[in-house]
Amino acid sequence: MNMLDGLNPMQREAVIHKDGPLLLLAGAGSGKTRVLTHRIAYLIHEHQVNPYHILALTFTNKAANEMRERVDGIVGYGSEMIWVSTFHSTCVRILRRYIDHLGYERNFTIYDADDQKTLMRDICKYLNIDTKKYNERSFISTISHAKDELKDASKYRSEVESDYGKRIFADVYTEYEKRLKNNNALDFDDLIMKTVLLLRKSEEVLTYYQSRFRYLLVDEYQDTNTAQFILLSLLAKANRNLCVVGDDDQSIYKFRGANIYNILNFESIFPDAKVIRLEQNYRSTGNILEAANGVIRHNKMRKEKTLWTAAEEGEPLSYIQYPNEYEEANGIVHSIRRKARKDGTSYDSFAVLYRTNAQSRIFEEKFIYEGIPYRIVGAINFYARKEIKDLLAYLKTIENSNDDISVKRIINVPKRGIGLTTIDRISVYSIEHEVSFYEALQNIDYISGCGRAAPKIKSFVALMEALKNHEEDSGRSLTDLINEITDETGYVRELENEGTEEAAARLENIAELKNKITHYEESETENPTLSELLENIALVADIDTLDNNSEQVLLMTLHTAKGLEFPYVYLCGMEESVFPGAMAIYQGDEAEIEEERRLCYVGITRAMKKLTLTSAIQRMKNGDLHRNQPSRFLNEIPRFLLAKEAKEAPKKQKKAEYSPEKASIFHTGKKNPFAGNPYIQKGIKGSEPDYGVGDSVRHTKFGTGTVLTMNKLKDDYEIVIEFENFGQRKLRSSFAKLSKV
DNA sequence: GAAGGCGGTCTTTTT
DNA sequence: GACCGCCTTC
Repeated sequence: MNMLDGLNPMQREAVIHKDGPLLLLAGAGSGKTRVLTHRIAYLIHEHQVNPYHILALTFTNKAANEMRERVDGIVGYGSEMIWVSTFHSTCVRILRRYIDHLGYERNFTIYDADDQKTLMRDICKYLNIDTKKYNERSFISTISHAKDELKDASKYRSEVESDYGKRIFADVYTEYEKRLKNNNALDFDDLIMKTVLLLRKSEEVLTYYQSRFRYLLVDEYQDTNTAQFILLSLLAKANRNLCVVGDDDQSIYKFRGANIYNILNFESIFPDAKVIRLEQNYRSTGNILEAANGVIRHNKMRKEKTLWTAAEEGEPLSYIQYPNEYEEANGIVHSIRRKARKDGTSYDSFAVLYRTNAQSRIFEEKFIYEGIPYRIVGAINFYARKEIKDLLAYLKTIENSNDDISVKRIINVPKRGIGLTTIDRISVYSIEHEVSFYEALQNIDYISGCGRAAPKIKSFVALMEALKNHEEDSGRSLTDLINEITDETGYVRELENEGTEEAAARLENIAELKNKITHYEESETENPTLSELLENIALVADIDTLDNNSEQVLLMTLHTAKGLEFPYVYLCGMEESVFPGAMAIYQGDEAEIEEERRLCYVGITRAMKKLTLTSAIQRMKNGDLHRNQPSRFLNEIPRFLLAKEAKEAPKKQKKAEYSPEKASIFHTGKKNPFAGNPYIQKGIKGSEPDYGVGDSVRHTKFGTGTVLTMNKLKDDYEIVIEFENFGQRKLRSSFAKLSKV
């Protein structure tokens, strides 16, 4: 097969390019994965690059797996030697091999957000910090951002020295860093930062990876943070074969440290970079694309570009305003069912996208009620469930008993009668004697005040030691180990005795965990280890477990939807202070709004055939009722995409009163009711028409016609008109701006 | 030491 | 409206 077949000229150029930096500005749906995979194949087959020298980096495992599959499909022999993986997994792989250069042990534990929080709570307690004044989250995010910028605690401290108010952050960071080190644990940000540190520290390791990775390809480049950029620079320094693919318009991870200047300034950092733009979209209809362009055009900080398509206009977009979030969910669920029933569209062709996870709950209720298969992606990760985390903490303790967070998590789970007082005393001892919490447990006889708890502690230690021995007994499997844990600890028994529905659900989850472990052991790798199992678990996101063709409607946030596409997309909650979110509006920072707008652009461009936007006039938020104006982004969608009529500026309309049962629907052929600005009109109710059946009327676009029927709705009229030049049209009187002639 | 109740707080997005 | 921490009670 010719690797250039079916590629457009721009794509072809990108595939052929061999050496030197390459920036691919690839708009949504422009076939970038296709370009990347073909490029890899071309490097191997035409440029005789050894597959062993190629590294392709993505952000999610899902993207990595997909790329892997497609690369395997076109490269054939040798494709397994190509390293395709996420930033985080790549770093873990490097660190597992060399982290001893940094004074860590190779069996380090990876802390997730939950573990971080627990650790931070401990630290605040230890440092006597009033968590009412400073919350743990602000510390965590400060530290995280520092790490994104490769600043360790001492660097951070020196930077904020002059700022007295920030000293406490430096103190917390210092302690946090120390604890992680003592626990032989790394958080997510460390994975990148420590790898950079390692490569900077050891010439030998750096040279090794530089000569291994001669061709680098990076997907979703706009999401990289400074640390990741430095990592790439280090790796690419020797050969300068760095190909990055990204779209600044889809940069939506600023809060996670993504540095948009990585892509905006790529050409000034690599002056010899070749830049190729992919602007032809192969995903969406013309209307959808035009809407997306219309919205993103309002951003000032961007590389100018316009997506275009050879596809036809397709269906117009719909905007529907509902009285509240219940009606919104109801309307969307019904619309999906109607469509599915009408022409047998599979449920996996639909996606409901929202700004915040909290919005998913009502939809979930509705989908259950209507018996429509659905899946919520993201909200609660399977591995974040309490029972799963508990069992994983056992496994983590077995793997790395220096991990105090895990040991403390399970020491009294299930209940062993070891209370907080005892735990505190042991903590104090462990800090004073600079030993791990687990070691302190082993020294329980020397800790004063623990007399009564001592036997319980001893039996816990004995239990853990027995489990550890089991693990070292190489003849036995991880499945055996997890079974032994659930049996010996009495964890399962306790749940079984509870007999509640909730306990039953937890038991089911535990069974599921066991399945996953068995599955890992039997099929994932040749040499399964506990360490690798834990690592796989730590690095999967919910989205990674998504399989296509699941016959389920997918519900997810706009963030998790990035990189996916669906024939029918419902973008809900299009209201000011929901989307764009209150935070962005309140901060009054245009950059924040621009980030939200990019998110909107991402959402719109997920749709292939039809996009439906919805909003609610009022909704419950944080426990109280809010009335929000429709989102400004709706107003940025060119009017004619929602309505075929748009000449005169709309009259200010009176605030309409709403009753729960009425939802106003703007479909094709009706005037966009919220044209004008800056805020969109809430009301859409028209006044009584001054014409009747049989009258001659004039329409601004369709010209003159005769009213055939008038159908009274709740507070509008549905009118069928026979136009002289446009035939029969069904219109709403409130939008159509008809005048009697 | 455990369990249940109360009140305050904070709400974006995630590898 | 959810969660967390704190308090009370047993």
